[in-house]
Amino acid sequence: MPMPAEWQEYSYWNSDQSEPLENGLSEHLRLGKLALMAGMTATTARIFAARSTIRKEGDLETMVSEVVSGSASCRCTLPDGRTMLASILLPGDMIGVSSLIDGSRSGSVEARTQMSVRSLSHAEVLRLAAEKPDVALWLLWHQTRENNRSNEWMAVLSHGNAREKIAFLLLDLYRRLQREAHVGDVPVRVPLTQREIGERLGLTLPHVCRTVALFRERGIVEVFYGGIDILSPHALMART
Amino acid sequence: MPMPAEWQEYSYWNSDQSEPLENGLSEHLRLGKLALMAGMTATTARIFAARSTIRKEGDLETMVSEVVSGSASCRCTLPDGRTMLASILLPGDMIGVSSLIDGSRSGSVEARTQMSVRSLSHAEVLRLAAEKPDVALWLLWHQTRENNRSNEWMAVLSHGNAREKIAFLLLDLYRRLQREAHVGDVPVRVPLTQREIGERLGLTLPHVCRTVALFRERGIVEVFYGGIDILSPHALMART
DNA sequence: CGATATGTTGAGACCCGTCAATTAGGGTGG
DNA sequence: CCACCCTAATTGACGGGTCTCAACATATCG
Repeated sequence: MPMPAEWQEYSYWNSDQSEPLENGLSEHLRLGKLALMAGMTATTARIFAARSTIRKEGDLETMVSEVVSGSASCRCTLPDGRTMLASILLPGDMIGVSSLIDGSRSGSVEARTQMSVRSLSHAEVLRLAAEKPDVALWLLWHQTRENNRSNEWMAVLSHGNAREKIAFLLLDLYRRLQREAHVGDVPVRVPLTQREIGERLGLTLPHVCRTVALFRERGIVEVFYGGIDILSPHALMART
Repeated sequence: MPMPAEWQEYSYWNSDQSEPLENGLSEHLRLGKLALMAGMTATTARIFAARSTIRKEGDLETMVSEVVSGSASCRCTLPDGRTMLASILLPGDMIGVSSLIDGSRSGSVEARTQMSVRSLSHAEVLRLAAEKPDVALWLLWHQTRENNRSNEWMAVLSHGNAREKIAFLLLDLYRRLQREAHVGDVPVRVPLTQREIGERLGLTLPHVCRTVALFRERGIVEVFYGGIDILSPHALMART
């Protein structure tokens, strides 16, 4: 993958933090995830239509779910009434792990496309975790990984400019989408509206458009109606 | 606490998310924390001098620690070489929980004042967690709470201006400091340099100074050499 | 007292937000 | 198939928030 030497990469940001664990935990984590997934596949999957509401903001969550297919957006309203896009949920992502343990009420979850979701009630998950320590361990690992991702996001959101923020978001989606369906490597189509990108990053739509236009002029991305094609993820990783 | 009615509060941001758990988990959490703390008090506390390094960036953490007294700063270097202030550690805060479970290497930890720290090795914590499910549960709860705090931070960092960011940071420190020593309620002295505030929030020192000056002119805070006194936390919570 | 760190202030530039108008894509009903 | 509408994307002019560079004042420490 030839790259000009003067390009510095965002090695810290968007790093895949899954180092091999030398302490023998990985086998326990594998078993824990397996047990949790087994409990979920035992129940019938729920199907949500596009643009339907999966969870209303402020409602108490009673289930832990895994996204099987489709994508959803998690939003929460800010104190001044604006609404921000908290996260994009893709296949493999979990919903409701935080509320399982601390009863917190997070934002709303809305299906962006038709979705299939496997769930398990909080009570059932807690029973599983008490019965099999590996399940509790996997939940702990999951929350820890979320934490590490949050820390990277905070670094970008606090110290990055619009180019860096948008590049980080696109790379994040790029990696997560590629993990699922790694058929054609490039381009990967990120199904995000420029308005959504702005809502996620705290940027206005016109400025998102202008910044994306810079990437487009350099041949790094291609813009279409309702999404962005990533042509050169390596160029996105490079600064300047 | 009389307040002009037109003031809106940051009810979402900086909210204390510890809702009472109705599912009987709180007793397990209490026991889990107790067991972990018992293991820590059994070991002798470590003392660090002010400005000494507790953990170097990139080093592998081998212990889980709790801050007993003093304060520390956790920094990490950004891809462009700048260094950001990731968090301020106060008495009661934990160090090294994330690395326990995923082997991640986070930033450096440096004592800001003389510090006293109680620790337990990763191996010992894992043994405790395997033996007593309540300990694993408490760790899970701890990481979940960290996650919720991170999400609030991301909302402020992405969608807030300098006034909101600084107010949020000061309120965060105010609440955490008050929890420890709630002798004189006001003023609470936040021992943060304006340079540090900027490093934490991604703002430059001159702009931090100008923004803090606004708060000072309104009688909300008082600035002194090396820190800020918070005179009116309620005014900090109010928007505008 | 000197040295260093911190806080303060000003001028100018740049990044980004605001408001507005325009173009284009995609769905829906006739 | 076409007319229509709604959403998404684009672009320009302007203003404000923040950064940059700089100088200076002040506090603390040795």
